Amino acid sequence: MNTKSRILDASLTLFSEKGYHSVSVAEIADAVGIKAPSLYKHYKSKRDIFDGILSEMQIRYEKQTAALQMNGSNPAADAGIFSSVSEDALIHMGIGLFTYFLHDDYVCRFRKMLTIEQFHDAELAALYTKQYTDDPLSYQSQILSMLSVCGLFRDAKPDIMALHFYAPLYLLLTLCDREPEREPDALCLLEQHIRQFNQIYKKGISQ
Amino acid sequence: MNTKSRILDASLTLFSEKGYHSVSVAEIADAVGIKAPSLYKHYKSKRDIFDGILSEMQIRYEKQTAALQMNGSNPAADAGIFSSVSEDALIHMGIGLFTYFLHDDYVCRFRKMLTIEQFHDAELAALYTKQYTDDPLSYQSQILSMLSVCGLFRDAKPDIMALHFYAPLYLLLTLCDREPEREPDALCLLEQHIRQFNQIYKKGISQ
DNA sequence: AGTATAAGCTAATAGGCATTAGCTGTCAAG
DNA sequence: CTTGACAGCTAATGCCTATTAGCTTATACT
Repeated sequence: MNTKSRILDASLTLFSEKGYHSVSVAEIADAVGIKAPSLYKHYKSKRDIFDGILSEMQIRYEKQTAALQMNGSNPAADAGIFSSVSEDALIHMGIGLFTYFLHDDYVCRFRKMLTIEQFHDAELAALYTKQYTDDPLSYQSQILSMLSVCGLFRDAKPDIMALHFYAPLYLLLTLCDREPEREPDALCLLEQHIRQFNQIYKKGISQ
Repeated sequence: MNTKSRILDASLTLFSEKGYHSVSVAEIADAVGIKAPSLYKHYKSKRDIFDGILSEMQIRYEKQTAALQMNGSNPAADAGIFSSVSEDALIHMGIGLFTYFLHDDYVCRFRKMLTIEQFHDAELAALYTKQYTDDPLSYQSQILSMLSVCGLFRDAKPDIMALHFYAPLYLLLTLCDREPEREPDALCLLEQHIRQFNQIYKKGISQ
């Protein structure tokens, strides 16, 4: 990996642990293994590094959501998967989303950084909301609405169902960001949550 | 209000907007209407101000939870309230908790500050988890378990029910911290969420 | 009345910060 | 072989920062 992206990588790590203002350029340079002034051969300012992270991560996000069609258009394919497999597939999807969010090196550090910086300006706030609230909710909402149209799931308001499905996942995610040692607990709770969610909303199963 | 607590108040506001490191003592002094060196007549360092906020807010929190018995022992009284009134009472409790968390001047600023500072050290992380995850969940869990023992609610795992009840509230809370203009949306979603929650878990009602 | 304490001020200090200037070596293209 | 771009370095600059020293004023106690 070249120096320019090593700088980005090191900065992301540091920013996600301490926040932009608490990290000095000397610290970043140290992590990369060069001296502070050398950073300016690659970025014109500290802020420029931050912006570099932002745009790099947005590109990654676009790619990822395009691949999962998570941004909007049609998650029909995903719904198709579930039309046969039911509960296990739902659990698989939840756990998969969770562990991806939690363990992907970039996604995880970037989320922490956004968490720390979200109140600094409206743009960062909007970005956080999009990536960790609105997009996941609308994605889940579309899938669940599809499943209820198919007659597999009860006919409830899809956005509320999505909230019921995603909010616990979100809460447990922020918990694990803060206290990674509680991940096993969180995974266990997540699985129970999805199981119960399925039991509640699935059609044709008595309870 | 005396100077010492005005300093605490101003600092809390600034820390909750920009984070500890991005705020200078001069800025704090300015907000209070004094000069920076005068701060040191009241606190021995900038860190001391931060610690002051921490202990002050922890005292407030203890008081509040003691009043609501939200910390542990017995939320029997609260459960008693619901034994007659059902859905509206549940909505009232949810909206009440939500608007308290969102609008109480101190609670709100302190939560934002903790959000920003949570990754700086384990103590702050633990405090956040306690106040915004573990305590609310165990409180809700106790109430809901009581309601299901009473036969009013379905006999499901109380901690999962609590997660289903509280997680959406938490997600919407963090959303409104970030984008206060979306509060009306959030309140509407919250009410629908609780209504559906009630419909799902309430016993003796067909669906 | 007199004195001590508290709470403000200005001026100063010392360290840290991001950034710039200007030098050196490396390596590929002409 | 030379030249020029690149990527590193050291040293320096100037600003910003937390904190201290030491002065002044007012209030409260004896």
